[in-house]
Amino acid sequence: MDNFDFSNLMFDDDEGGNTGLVQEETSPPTSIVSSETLTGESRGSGRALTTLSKKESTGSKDGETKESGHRVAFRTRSKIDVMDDGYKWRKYGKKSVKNNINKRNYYKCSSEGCMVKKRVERDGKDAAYVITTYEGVHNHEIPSHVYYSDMVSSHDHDNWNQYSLLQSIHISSPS
DNA sequence: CGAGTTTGACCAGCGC
DNA sequence: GCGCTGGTCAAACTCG
Repeated sequence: MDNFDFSNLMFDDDEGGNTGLVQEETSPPTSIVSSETLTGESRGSGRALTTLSKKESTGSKDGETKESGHRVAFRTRSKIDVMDDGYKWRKYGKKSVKNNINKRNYYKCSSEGCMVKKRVERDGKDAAYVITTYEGVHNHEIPSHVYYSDMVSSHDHDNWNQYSLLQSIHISSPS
């Protein structure tokens, strides 16, 4: 189907490479606490992943973090906007953001009680790239796990890369 | 008919 | 204090 390329990561604090993208994606790194960094296995080329534990500012209590405290962002090269990661997402908003001619889409996990959110937007500088940001941790199994496994086996390995990455995100959750 | 999408409005945070 | 921007809500709409 489509080729995915996890070529760039978001939130790399002082990596000189792709900083421009990071800046426009979210608030400056200073407001974000980088909790852990994990890298993918040997699959995929140069794939790395950074997860973040961000202190939610909604509540005035500073030590308290909401259940959706983890945020993961990455950039993929894909022809499609929304990657099927096995979860069911329900779109709840669309906005045009600054420094990006493309719209940003907002999704929520449609599973009951799961507050995970996802933002999807095209890279304003290179529309071939899709920036996906996951916020929160799933508290349930992947609804379409069987289907997805079947899909992976019947398509090329790029999709498996995607699946593997999402698994990494899932594993990285503190539960 | 129910689930999901679209889209404008509303609200809160932040910088000036 | 005001305006800008990002994020969310909710009613209307579409599709299976």
